[in-house]
Amino acid sequence: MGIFERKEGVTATSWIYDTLRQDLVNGRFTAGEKLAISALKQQYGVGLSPLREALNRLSAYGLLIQENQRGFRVPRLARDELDDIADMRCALEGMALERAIQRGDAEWESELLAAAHRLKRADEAPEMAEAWERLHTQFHRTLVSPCGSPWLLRFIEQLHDQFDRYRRLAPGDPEVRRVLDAQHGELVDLALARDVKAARALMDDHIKRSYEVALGSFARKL
Amino acid sequence: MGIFERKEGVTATSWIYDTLRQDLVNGRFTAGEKLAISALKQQYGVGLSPLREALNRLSAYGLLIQENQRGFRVPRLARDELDDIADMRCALEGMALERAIQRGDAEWESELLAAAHRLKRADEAPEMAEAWERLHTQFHRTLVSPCGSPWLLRFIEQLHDQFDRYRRLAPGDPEVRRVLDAQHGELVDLALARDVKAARALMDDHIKRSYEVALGSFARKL
DNA sequence: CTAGTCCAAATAATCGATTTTTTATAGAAA
DNA sequence: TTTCTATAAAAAATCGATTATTTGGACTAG
Repeated sequence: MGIFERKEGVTATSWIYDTLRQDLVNGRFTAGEKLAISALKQQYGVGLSPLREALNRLSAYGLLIQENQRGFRVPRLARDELDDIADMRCALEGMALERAIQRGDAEWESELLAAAHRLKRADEAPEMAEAWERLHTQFHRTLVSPCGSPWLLRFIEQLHDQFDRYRRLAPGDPEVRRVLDAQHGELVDLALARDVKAARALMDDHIKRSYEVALGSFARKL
Repeated sequence: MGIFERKEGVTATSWIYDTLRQDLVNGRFTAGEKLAISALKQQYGVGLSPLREALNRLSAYGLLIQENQRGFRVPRLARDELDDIADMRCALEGMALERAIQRGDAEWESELLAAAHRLKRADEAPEMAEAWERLHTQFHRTLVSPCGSPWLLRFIEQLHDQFDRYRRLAPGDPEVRRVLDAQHGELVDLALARDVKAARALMDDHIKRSYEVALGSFARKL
């Protein structure tokens, strides 16, 4: 008998955690909204205990705010916070990229090229926005992955999720988008050329342009 | 009638979360140990639901590891990870200190002096190790508090907890300890003098010396 | 012996119901 | 009108019990 692929241990808690995390990052909840737990229970078809465990994890992660005796809320969007997040992304991703370029091996180069290629394909297919988001996240993750610091990678991931709460709400300008897409390719070139200095500068610029886009998420409210 | 101080909303979950966080940082559990949930339930006298919610928060925070269907474990201590944590502390606390010095106002100066004074008092009273830890944490928190970035402060706090898992296990050398204590005062002097460069250098040295101490937590095992 | 299989005990995860606290509303007093 | 109090409805937190999964032998075949 062959070895059967064991159905990986997906508990109700881990499933609802992943699902809610996605939905929060994608802005399916209104910022500032208070979560109606029993409604969520119905909508997602999970029990109360797994749901509450997931909500507790999400608030420790920073995608929810918990107030004792009064449940869970979706954090508000604030310009100050977006500034902070973008600023931290520059600092931490810059640091990580620098280390990744110094330490990344040949296998990394291959993965990076692959990730960039997949992303580029998705750039040109505007109908699969969902998939693009996944590939975009994966590209940035790959870029910094060999930096050597698990904690740095953890923080960066957290910041990405926070940043995307803003960016994915914002209306996209095709012209800006074209520039951002092109920068992904340039980042690969500089990484492969091991040009730390230029790569950091470009990453900085990339984040700052994305930040300008993300700022648009406030447009409708002002 | 006067306004009565409302007993703050301490839920069973928030209480057991705080308590376990303390106990984990203080090394009351063996690294690598698997947590026996029903035993914890007895020991701490809390129900299963609040306990599990707290454990979920703690694993999202990084003080526990959760594996689906097989509960919660205390993370192992590894030299590589201590290196990473110390390294990140240098990078992030250095950055935060620099910003704090540039932005801290007169009120900050006062709080910093106060925090340093309280800590110094505790330095000389070796019987209150418990209190010293609290004041030490508070001192470092105060030092970087006006850096302007909530996310940076959040990451630093997380790293402190991780670092302390190692440091508080390590045997203390009175001579090294004397130097570290003195550095707290020097950090205040440099901060008040707004000497960014020197303060960063000293913070770096302070963390590196603490790292050397923390390394001692492996001594008994090698 | 060494794997491999089966089962029972232990443990993790989940459910349904109960208790506690907050929130909203209506009436009373200032 | 405004502020306070009482209370009912809603929601959050917690409990006790049930279900599902893993773990650790004991047994069996190779």
